[in-house]
Parts: sequence; C-alpha cells; structure tokens
Amino acid sequence: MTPAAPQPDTKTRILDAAARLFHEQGFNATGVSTILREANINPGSLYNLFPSKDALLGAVLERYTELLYPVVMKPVEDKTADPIDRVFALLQQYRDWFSPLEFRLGCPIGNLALEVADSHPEIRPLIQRNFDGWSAFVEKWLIEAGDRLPKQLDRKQLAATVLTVMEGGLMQARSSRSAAAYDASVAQLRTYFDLLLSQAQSERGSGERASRSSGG
Amino acid sequence: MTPAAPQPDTKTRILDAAARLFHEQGFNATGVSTILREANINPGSLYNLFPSKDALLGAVLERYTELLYPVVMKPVEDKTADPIDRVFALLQQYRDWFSPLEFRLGCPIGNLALEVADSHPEIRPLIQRNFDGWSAFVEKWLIEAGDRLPKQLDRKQLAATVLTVMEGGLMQARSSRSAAAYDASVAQLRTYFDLLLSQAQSERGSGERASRSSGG
DNA sequence: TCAAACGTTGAGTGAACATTCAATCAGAAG
DNA sequence: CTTCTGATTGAATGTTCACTCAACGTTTGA
Repeated sequence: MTPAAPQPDTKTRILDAAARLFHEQGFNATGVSTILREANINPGSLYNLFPSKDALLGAVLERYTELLYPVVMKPVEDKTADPIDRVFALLQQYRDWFSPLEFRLGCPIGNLALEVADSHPEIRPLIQRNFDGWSAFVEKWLIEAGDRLPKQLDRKQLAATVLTVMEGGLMQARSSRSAAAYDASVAQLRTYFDLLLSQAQSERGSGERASRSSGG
Repeated sequence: MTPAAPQPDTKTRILDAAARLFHEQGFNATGVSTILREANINPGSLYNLFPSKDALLGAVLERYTELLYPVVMKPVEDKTADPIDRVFALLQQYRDWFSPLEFRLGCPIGNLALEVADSHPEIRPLIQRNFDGWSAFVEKWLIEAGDRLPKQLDRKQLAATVLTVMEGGLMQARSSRSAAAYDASVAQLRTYFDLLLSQAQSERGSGERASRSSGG
C-alpha cells in the first residue's frame, strides 16, 4: 500500500486553492467558503494566516511574481536558445497551456487586472509588478538580439507589445473559444519581426561597407 | 424656471445605470440594489422587464452591439477619410476616452469578457459578437486600402491584431495607471503598418513594370 | 363610466457572504 | 507530568445578495 503523501502545510494549501479558484472563477465570484472546502481547512485557520480575503489575493499575486521565472521563463530559456525565438516560444507556451481547455481560462494575472485593478488600490501595484516582470524578460531577450534588430528600435516598446499580443489575443480567444484571434495576432507579430530583422540586416550591410576598416 | 427634463423611460434608465455600473465596478461587484438606486426604480420594475441580473447583462451587451456603429465607428469615419488613418483614429479615440480618467476604467466589453466569459455560457456569444463587429469594421477599412497593403497580407488577421492591441494595451494601461504600454503598442503597430505600406509600394512598383501594357 | 391590462411599489424571502472568537488541540520547554 | 504557546476548530455573527409577490396606480379601449 502506498503511503499517503504528506499533506502540504496549511498556508500552501490555502494559496494553491485560492490561486486555482481565482483563476477559474474570478475573485469576486469565488467565495471564501469554497476556498476553505478545497483547501480542507476551517475559517479560523485562514484568518489566522491572512487578515482578509483581499490580503489573500495579495499573497496569491506575490506568489505569481515569485513563480514567474521558475514556471514561466525558465522553461522557455531552457528549451530555446535564440533570443528572438524565445519571444515566440513564450507565446507558444502560453497557447499550449490554454488550448487544451479550449481557452476557457484566461491569463490569471490579466483576469485579475481587469477585475480588481480599479477597486483594490493595494492590489493594483502587485498586478503591475507582474506585468513589469514579464516584459522585463522579453526586453532582456530583445536587447540580447543586438544588431539583429534595427538600432533605433525601442526594445522596451516592443517588449510591451509582445505582452499586449499575449493578453489581447488571449482575451479574444476566451471570448470565441477559439485560438484564431490569438494565432492571428502572433502571426502578425511574427511578420513584423521578420520585417524588422530584414530591415536591420540591410542596416548592417550598409553599415559594414561604411565602417569595414573598424573590423568585426 | 426651466422645465424638468422628462425622465427617460424605465427600461432606458435601468440599462443606462447597469451599463455604467458594470463598466465601473464589474458585473459581480455590482449589486442589483445599486442599479435600482441609480436608476431610481424598485426591484419589481426591474424584474418585470428582465427575468434576472444575468438577463440584464445580456441586454446591456446587446445594446453595446447596437451602439457600436453610431457611437464608436461613425465618429471615426466622419472625422477621418483615409482607411488606414481610420485604424489609428480608432485607437486614438479609445485613448482619448480613457486617458482623462487615468485609465481607471477599461474596455467595457473586454472587462466583461474576462469576468463572465467562462461562467455565463449564454453571455459569451454576445461578447464574441461585439468583438466580431469591431474587427469587421477594421477589416473593411483594411480591404478598402486595396493595394496600399501587400497583396498576400491577411486582412482578417491584421484586423484581429488591431483589436488585440486595443485590448491588450488598455489592460496594461489600467494596471499601471499610465498610457505608456498602450502608446508603445500603438507605436509599434504604426511602425508595422509603415513597413507593410512600403513593402506594398515596392510590390506595386515592380508589378507596374511587369504589366504596364494592361493599363490602369 | 367602467373594467381589463399592465407597469410599479417596497416590504419581505431565504441563501450566501466575509468574518469572528471562545474552546480545543498538538507540540515544545521545563 | 505540567505548563505554555500557537495553530486549529466550527458554530455563530451581522450583512448583503438576488429575487418575490400581493397590493396599488395608471393607462387603455369600449
């Protein structure tokens, strides 16, 4: 007989259940009693650890920040070496996570962004920090791409656009229960990148001719 | 003494209040009692016209569909004649609507898309229809642009991308209370369009030389 | 003038909500 | 074994939720 796996500690069980339920149902639509049932704890335990449901949401968002690298970015960086390919590997990974569920769920952070950004002043900065983390990684990759992208291209702007494509595409995918709009947006972004890459290539070409004495 | 403006009829007052409150606070966070107070009616009147809060949400979304052309698209078409400029006039109009409020509110349809798309099966198609309407207008403009855009460019894909930029950019704008990410995404889209326009121009150039005997 | 039809009134319904707290428990320290 | 400490228990709190319905007005048509 297999020994029962030791149950994770109370705090972890609460955070796991809350994160999953907030993602599946939204924050306002998730009752504390449901979290208690799914985490298999009693109300006193929750309120011993978290002063309120809002504070629990804050803790969930802080955990998303902590998990950003190990869960989201590291798999992409491990699987894909080329910095520009990484951008599209990230977009593909997101598609692979949500397409099996027919896009019934959205981005856990994006969902919360639209639901509580305005009503919970202390939560909004935590959402912003998550988005900042995401686009910081993409920006890092774009900077690593060096002169493969046009010199005057604003890497930060383009990184924000990659995040825009993820979130805007996923929103439409959820609404239509279809990958079409997400795939369309990613395909257009790919075309844009290809145009930028070839533009940079011709920049480099003429630049080499103009400065070939400096070596390289 | 100015005569009191005649109060709009019950149904209109309910729909106005509900649309405003759903937009400002979200669907789940808006109590029916708040709608009643703001519309200045009693619960019986609401439930005489709408069988449930969900049905009221459906009616609000149907009105959004009806108002899409007169409120959103007609102003853009009236002010701007060039089909490609219209795309960016639409994006600018959306920015002008939400920047005075420091992006405290998001897209009324996008907000609902992420809040209720999964939990309300009968509502999701109404959200989808709204998005379809938006991107159909953009696609129409892109088709009107004719050979100013590359021949092989998928107009439907690009139209979906324009919507993606609106929604994804606005989501980030809400999270950061700043236009930066929205403006960044629009700027990148503008650069993409410029690259497509010049690509189409060289297509036309070589095309003319190859078939100048056919006239035009 | 009257009655049928229809919209409106608003107190009232039970259920679900987030939260509380005195009691109880398990484990560590002496 | 006793005492202390901190986590856990779970019934109970008051509030808010979406919604109901018998009573009441007002309009309509003959």
